[in-house]
Amino acid sequence: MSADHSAVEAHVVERLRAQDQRFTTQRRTLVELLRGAGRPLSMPELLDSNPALAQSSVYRNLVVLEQAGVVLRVVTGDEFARYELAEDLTGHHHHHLVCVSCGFIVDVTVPTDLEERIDATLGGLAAEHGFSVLDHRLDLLGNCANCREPQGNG
Amino acid sequence: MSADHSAVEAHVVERLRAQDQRFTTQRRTLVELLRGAGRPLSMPELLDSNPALAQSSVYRNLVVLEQAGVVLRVVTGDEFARYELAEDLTGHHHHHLVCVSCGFIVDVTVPTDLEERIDATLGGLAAEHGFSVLDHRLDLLGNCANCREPQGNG
DNA sequence: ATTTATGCAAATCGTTTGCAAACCT
DNA sequence: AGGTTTGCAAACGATTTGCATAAAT
Repeated sequence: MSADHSAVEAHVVERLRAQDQRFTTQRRTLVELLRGAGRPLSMPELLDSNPALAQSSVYRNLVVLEQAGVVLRVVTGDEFARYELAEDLTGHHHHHLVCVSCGFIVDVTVPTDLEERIDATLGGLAAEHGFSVLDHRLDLLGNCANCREPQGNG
Repeated sequence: MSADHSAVEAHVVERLRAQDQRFTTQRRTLVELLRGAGRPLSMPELLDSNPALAQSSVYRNLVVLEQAGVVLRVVTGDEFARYELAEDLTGHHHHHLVCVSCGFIVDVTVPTDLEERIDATLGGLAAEHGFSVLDHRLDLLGNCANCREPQGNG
């Protein structure tokens, strides 16, 4: 199903090369962490996963990876941004269930025909407003199992 | 069509009251600016619209308005957040065309049956993952007419 | 009068950047 | 060697907060 280790890395190397960027040890580490997680990870999550990582270098490398089209930055309104592998690398177009309390994100997929309808509908609206389309984003906002307290917030 | 001045304000007063908050002059100004704009506005846009507004007070009042359910904060990944009136105040469920270059946002609506399918589909997925649903978010990412350069980036 | 909102300036905190040492080719 | 990446510490900038004044009830 999901693209395996070497298939992903081959594409990563290619995209970095296209930008005259190297596939360094730390960049490989980041790609592996993101591939293994299967959901968007925040900076603290990345740093905790590997204490050898220096924060500033991680930020810098995520910018490089994002510009190369390897990584997508996901902003939810939560305190920090989250990062995931680009969809066309994982071959896995998906959407997000976003927890508005803690920022936790789960990846989900929706039926192809729904995707197509969304694309068609938004594509038409975009044209009307002079927008050129790059992508769509469909998220569900709610509370994850952990944050689903009986009611009021503590 | 869109809720008029006094209809909106009546609800705003009500919601602020419910939180033991006053409908002060500045809060009224903010609500009017957002209602008039018909699209999410950023902090600089709000401050420019009315030079009498002090930045810190605007931030504070937007928090109050957000907690009262009057205003929704929209985060796009752009440098600053944007704010709009809550949908149930304007009676106007909508989605966004987001310009990834400059952060500009246009409100759009999609057909009801598509909304319903999205809700049903995401609702099912949410249940599988233990999420409780609050809302969905459907955005189109692209470039607005202004940012649509012939091609490559500078 | 008393409580709440406002505005200025300082603090906060995720993120970015300068620079010298470590790394790769 | 020559250029790039790394890590530390300092800088940055949107947002938040402390505190004294102004406004509202």
